Amino acid sequence: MDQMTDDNTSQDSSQDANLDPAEAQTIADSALQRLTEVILSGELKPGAKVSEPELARRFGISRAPLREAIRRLEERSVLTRAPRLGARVVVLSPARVQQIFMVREAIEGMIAREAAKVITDAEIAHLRANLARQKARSEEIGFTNFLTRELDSDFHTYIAQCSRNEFLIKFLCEDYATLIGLCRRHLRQVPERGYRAFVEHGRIVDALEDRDPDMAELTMRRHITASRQVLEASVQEPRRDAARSKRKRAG
Amino acid sequence: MDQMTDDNTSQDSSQDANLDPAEAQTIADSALQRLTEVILSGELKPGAKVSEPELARRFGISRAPLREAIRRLEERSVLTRAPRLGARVVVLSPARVQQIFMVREAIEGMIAREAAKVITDAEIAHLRANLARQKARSEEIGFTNFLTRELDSDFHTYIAQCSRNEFLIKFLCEDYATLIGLCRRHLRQVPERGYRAFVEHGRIVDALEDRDPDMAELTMRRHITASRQVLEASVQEPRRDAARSKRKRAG
DNA sequence: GCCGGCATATATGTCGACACATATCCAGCA
DNA sequence: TGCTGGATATGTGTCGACATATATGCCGGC
Repeated sequence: MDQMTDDNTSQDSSQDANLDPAEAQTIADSALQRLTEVILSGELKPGAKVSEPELARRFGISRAPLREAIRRLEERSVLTRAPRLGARVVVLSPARVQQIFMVREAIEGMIAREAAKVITDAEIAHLRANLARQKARSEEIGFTNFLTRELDSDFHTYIAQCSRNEFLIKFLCEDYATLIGLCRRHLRQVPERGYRAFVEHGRIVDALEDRDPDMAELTMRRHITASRQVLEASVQEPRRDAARSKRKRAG
Repeated sequence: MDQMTDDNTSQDSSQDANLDPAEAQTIADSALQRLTEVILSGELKPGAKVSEPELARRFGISRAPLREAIRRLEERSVLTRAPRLGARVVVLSPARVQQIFMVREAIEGMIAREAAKVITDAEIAHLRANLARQKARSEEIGFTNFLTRELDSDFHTYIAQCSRNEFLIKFLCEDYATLIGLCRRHLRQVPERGYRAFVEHGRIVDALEDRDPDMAELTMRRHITASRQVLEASVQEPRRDAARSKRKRAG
């Protein structure tokens, strides 16, 4: 598992020094992936300090590439930084999550609009197949939209690709992807919304198939608004007994 | 041991070594401002290579903070990077400019919607005053919306602040600000649109004053769409002598 | 005369080190 | 006992330097 290519001359780390050379070629890119995973896995909790020496040692790299990764995540609003105080994982209050969903509504609404103009029949078929998988898996697990999340993410990401707008794609699939992932991890409630989300997805695909930009944007925005409202309702209530379990977050 | 306290931070004063300590406290932040200015001023043209040693020498700083600035602008889609080939200023084809305007339409539409919900009377008054200045200056210079650009930028930025959504604000005023500025510099046509833009601004403020989110979003989106369409029309026509000096392989 | 390979030169990616700011801790004092 | 001040320690910001990959120019071969 630890196959070291000997072009790494002075690596003294006993940890995973090679990071993940899957697609990223530079250590800084790998550090970005690793740091993202650490944050999304909940290991670095919101508000936790992102220590450069500690993470550098852990990753077996120098601080230089790690700093680049930190700066990137800071630019993506995943980390917050104060000039001499270091970086911390952003704290997503319910109000901020609502704000993020508003941004999503705006961007993904436009994505659906643009996608409706240029989407191909093959892409429609792909989305239909995704819908079928959503339905099948949902019926398996009872629509608890727990395992359907990856399919949901694929669904939204794929529609973004269909928009042919590189800036919309980059925004949803790169810039905001980590932040959205943080929202999902933060809030793992969203009760029985699986079936309704599935129905809404179907309506979005219908609008795309009709090549109806207005309807595509409308259905997408309502879909995201509905998720946001369910989220809002489920967040404002269980805050009563949150004080006792704030310590053990059950990652 | 005592490394002689090389407080030579000001080093050779031949260049502007201190950068701009106005608001930024770190050299990296100053480098970001300086680099942004260099790009927006057109000194570094689209497609031009962003050389780290050259800029570091010019700014009188090390490569480390300059790299952070470069990574930030790369994250904002102002620079494009290839792993071992360095960074270059993004090339904004007309199609890409159109795409950027679509993102603007989505984001600023949502900004207007949210602002209409929470805007105060004082902020309305501020926008009215801005409109008055737009009108006064436009009448001075004949609505050639050349000097009104800063007022236009202030107008949109101020409405973003009114939305109270920090992510929408950050997106428009920080992340995409440089890219939008690049669009403006790229395309200095936009003929007699000053008056119409002024009228559209007035309708946006009207909707905000009515606290009508739907109308606010609609007027804002139409405003940006109109700008985009004028841009599209004025781009596809001129530019006859642009592609001339490329043939050299004619054997 | 043109194309390909090799040596050189430059630039990027990465590393280690240092200066200063901030946080922490302990001692002294009201 | 609680607060303030200084000494220590840690961490960030910045710098210079090295290794390697890419680009460039020269020479030889076809």
